[in-house]
Amino acid sequence: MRENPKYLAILAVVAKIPKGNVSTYGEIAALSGFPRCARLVGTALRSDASGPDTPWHRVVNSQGKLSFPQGSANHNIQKQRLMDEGVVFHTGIINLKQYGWDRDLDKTLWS
DNA sequence: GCACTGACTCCCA
DNA sequence: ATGGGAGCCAGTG
Repeated sequence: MRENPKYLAILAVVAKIPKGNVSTYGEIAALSGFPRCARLVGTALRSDASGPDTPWHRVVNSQGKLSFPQGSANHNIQKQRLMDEGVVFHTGIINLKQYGWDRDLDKTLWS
């Protein structure tokens, strides 16, 4: 597990998320080659490598919310880091239309 | 080896 | 718009 290629693929995708942007579990799963396996993404980030260079905080659920209950340590860390990168929380929710990582948008704005 | 759980998502009522 | 249920893959007991 620790060095599971599936996880590496997922982590690799997560690492590709541009700073200041966020992506969803489903998106990550699809991009890493596992459509509909959103849970794997979560598991990968939780148990696996998710080392210091894995920006797991840029991964939120499809509703643009953090996957941790408000008040939990992880929630705070994630929120803090995202705000650090310029992501704005609107009543605890991120506007995916604006910050969601869209590959086309990425091409246009970040290339 | 079976069954439950989980950092999720989608579809239907 | 909101809530409930099923689907998915791996990890863990």
